[in-house]
Amino acid sequence: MALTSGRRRRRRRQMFSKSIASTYSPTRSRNFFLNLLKKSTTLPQLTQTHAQLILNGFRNDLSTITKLTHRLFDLNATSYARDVFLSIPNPDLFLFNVLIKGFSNTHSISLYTHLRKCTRLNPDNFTYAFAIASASTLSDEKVGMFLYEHAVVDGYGFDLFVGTAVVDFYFKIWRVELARKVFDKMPERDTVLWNSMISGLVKNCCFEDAIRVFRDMLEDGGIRLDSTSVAAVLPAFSELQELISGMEVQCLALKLGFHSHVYVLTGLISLYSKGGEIEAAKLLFGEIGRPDLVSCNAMISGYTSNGESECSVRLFKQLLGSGEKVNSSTIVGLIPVLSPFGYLNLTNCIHSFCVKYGFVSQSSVSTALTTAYSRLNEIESARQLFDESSEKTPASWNAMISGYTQNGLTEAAISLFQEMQMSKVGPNPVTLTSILSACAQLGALSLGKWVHGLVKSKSFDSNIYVSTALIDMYAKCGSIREARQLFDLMLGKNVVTWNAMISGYGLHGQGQDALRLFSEMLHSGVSPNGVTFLSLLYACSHAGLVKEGEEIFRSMVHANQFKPLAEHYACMVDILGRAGQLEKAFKFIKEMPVEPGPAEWGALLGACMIHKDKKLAHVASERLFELDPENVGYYVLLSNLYSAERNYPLAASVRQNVKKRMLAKIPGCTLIEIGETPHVFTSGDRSHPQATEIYAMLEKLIRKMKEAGFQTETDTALHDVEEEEKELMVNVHSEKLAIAFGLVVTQPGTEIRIFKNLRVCVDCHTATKFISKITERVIVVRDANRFHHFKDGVCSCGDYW
DNA sequence: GTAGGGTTAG
Repeated sequence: MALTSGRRRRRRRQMFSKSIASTYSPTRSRNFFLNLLKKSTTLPQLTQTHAQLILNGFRNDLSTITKLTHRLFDLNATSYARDVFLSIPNPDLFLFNVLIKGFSNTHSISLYTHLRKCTRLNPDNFTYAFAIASASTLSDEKVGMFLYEHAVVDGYGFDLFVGTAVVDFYFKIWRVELARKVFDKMPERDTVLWNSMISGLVKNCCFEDAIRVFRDMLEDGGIRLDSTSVAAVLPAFSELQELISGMEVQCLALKLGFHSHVYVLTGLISLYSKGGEIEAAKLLFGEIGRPDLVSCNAMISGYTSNGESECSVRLFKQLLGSGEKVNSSTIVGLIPVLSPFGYLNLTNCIHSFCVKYGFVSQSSVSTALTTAYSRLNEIESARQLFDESSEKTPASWNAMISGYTQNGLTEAAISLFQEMQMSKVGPNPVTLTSILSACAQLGALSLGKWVHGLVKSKSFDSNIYVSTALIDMYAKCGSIREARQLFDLMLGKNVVTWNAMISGYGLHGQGQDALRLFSEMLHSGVSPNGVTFLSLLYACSHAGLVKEGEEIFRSMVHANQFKPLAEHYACMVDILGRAGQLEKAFKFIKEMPVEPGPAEWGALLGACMIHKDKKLAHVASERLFELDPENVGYYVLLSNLYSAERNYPLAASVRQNVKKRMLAKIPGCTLIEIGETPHVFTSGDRSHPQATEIYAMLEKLIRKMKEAGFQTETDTALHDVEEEEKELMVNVHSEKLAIAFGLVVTQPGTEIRIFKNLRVCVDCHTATKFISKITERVIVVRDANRFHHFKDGVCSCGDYW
């Protein structure tokens, strides 16, 4: 579907005629073959023509051979083209250019080097433009930069072809500012250059800028817009959900006379379907006489994103039936249909289809399939595809890395990231976003900081995904102030950015800060979404802000017309329940307009645990066993509740039940980073090389704590062991071991940070308060739910977690 | 022109 604009075609003609006129005088028979080549549309035809021109003595005729090579590249017969080239004794610059353009990969770069080192030819603007374009497809930063330098030295720095290629290149390697600089410095700008600027900005998510450049282009009287310009800017409008402005552009396209151009219609289909106007998209699709592959792809993805998965699958099958080839976009557009509905069979089908027709060898297709599999939690299948893909692009690496982070396999993500760095492929903003998310999940502050340094050195800070992920990473790794500093410095914040900061405050128990930030958000004109409200409710729950939570819930429903989801109800139950208003929470559940699910009952059960309400706990757990029999957590809670009442037989029977169902409790463990080395402890762990010192330190601490009035809390800790023995077991919980270790190996006064995979238990919480006072240390604990900052015998959570 | 790989909540 390589339809090119008129401008490009004219340029190409210009290129051809110049060369032919300067080198040869045209003869009749040469023209005959040139014509024949033009008419040869299939590979067998082309092979035949090739044989004929050899028989007629044109074997080494440069203009015919060049045309032949050009056509071979058109038909994707690259190795054939290479063989033809190698058979020519003295290729000229023009033939070199055709090859450099045709390959558009590492071969192009080798050819360029060969041209400079082994021939007496001098590269021209076309050579540079094509070679730089190859560096773009390779995303090879170094090669592109040196090619550009060479072009500048040779006086082609301000050439339109070269300039456009460079702008494209910088956008491809995510250097928005450099692209802008080149664009601004160009003495002359044509439509193609403007269009590159617009589409590059769109690809780099600078949607406002893209629209601004489009408007500048409109105002520049000397420049003609074409359908590509309109098509390029439309995605910016759909991303910003500016349906109306997008429609204005449609009117403009109408006025300019290319409203029915298939490019524009395709862009509009995308605009409308992203705006939820699927019916309008369908109408436009109908207006295209014979839809091509790209417009079908747009429609497929339109159906997909509007939940019309059957239509999408139908159109896909039609496309296959019509004998039209599909490409990676087609598959990619289908992926969202495949995953949430668990279409594993269809995914496998499409996979074997791609294998059958050789599509899997295309890295974009295998990347798309990798994503599909990892969204279906089929991480092994994803990995297999990744391992089998011969050419690994940055996107293939990213698909696999993000597959791991999204499935919670953070260690695998990080180790693959390290592998990626050993390969030639460098990390880009997408990679770093995923890795930052892994750091956040893992609490790996030192790696996170290192990534931050990398982000700064590569000037990726302007990327909104990256900076949002950085904020989230700092918040989740305990550095809430650092997170806020970055947040304040950020220019274009979106909902996700605000949400990340708000939930960061929630995590640290700073409910009031979360609420203050929310009103700032409303002021800034960014509309809240479901996640915003959830983060706010969550912040209220962890700060004990009952009234505020109820207020947020009300405003969500009334002022913001937002329909609460199960999560919102559950959070509300949590707020009421934690605050001890159990009856009110129960009433809230019973009065819900939708059927309460495991989330709501689970929240109620958790609250019953805190406030030791046995009766209500039974009601909640009975419902939970019905709704979610596989979940171990509820059994553990219930068993702990019985233990707390010293009803050991019942507690044991619940645990028996768990065993019968082969459900296992996740073992608790605690991580502490010393320098850049992580140390992990489990309960009663003696495997650490410094175990003796650790246990000695712990013993000393417990003695001092007891002198200060500490009493071991064994209530919900274990089951029916003797009091004394219980105390011993609680004393060696993994968090206590990690803290003791931290005290052994760090200087007095150093802050201690630990990470626990489960929620911290009451006894450890109290103990940590004592330890912070006795040792005069700040101790930061991240548990499964939130942060606790211990200082001077007090915890920031206000004993509320 | 379509579509990729990415951030927030649970």
